[in-house]
Amino acid sequence: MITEEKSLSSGLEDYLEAIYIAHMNNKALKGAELARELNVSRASVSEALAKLVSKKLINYNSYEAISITKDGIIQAQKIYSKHHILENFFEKVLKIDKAEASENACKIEHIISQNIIEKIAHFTDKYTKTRKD
Amino acid sequence: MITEEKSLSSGLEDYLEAIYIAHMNNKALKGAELARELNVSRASVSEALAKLVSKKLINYNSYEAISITKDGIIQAQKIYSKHHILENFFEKVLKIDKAEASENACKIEHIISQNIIEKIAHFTDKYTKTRKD
DNA sequence: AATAATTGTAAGGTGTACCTAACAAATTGT
DNA sequence: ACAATTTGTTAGGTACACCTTACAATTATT
Repeated sequence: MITEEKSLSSGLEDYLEAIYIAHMNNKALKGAELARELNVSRASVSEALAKLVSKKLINYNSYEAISITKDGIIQAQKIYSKHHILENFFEKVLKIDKAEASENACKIEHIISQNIIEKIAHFTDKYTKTRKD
Repeated sequence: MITEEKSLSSGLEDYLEAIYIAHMNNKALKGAELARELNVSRASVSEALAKLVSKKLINYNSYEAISITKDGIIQAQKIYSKHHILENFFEKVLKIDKAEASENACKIEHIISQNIIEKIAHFTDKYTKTRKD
């Protein structure tokens, strides 16, 4: 096997995404804080982090800040970019308010195909360049 | 309580949608056939049908064709219309092939908000009327 | 009608993702 | 430094949505 394909559940993708965002913001993130952000128990975070560690997407030792690996960043970027593209399309093209756009993007980002996402990105791009409203 | 709010899981929505489609096509549908269509076991169908019956969305007696109730039709139409709107948008606006459009619509239909769906429907409508390609 | 094929259900099991409660370990405040 | 707070893990549970196996009931075939 050349590349280990590690497809994540929606749930694990959410954890990874939050870790990635903290990483991008240079914000030290501990499990308890992650639990608060995602509205789950510390126990659930504990389990989820163990899975992400076993998939080598994060590094983590109790009581330290969670860190994301290179592989983790690659995975997270895919998800996060989908999120952005969807949110953008909802806001800019469909004129949906930020809250609803984000909320829907959060769910759809986990299941939409790469191909469609690329088309949406392209479409939004063209659309916002054509129109000024 | 005036209206019983019955929000279904993605899975139950899939069962109901398949039953609705059979109903629309005047096709008698039995559990075993539904299992084949949805690629699940007869046992899983049996459980799912029991849940839909308890929610009064279908009527069902062993060895008979499954029938959908008025409430079931209302629920199913909402899902099915979301499916159509998404599929249409993917095909007509984004030029995605039917298979991928349908596949993605099948997943997204369960989680996207009514508001966004309406905007997409309106957008696709305007878009296909403006352009001839 | 008897046999074969189909359809359905029940029981028991898996995996996932949550939870609470209790406890342990580390960090922080005074 | 030591008490209080925060953080983390473990154990045991729930709920869901699947599954297989085995058996029961119905329907179709000959």
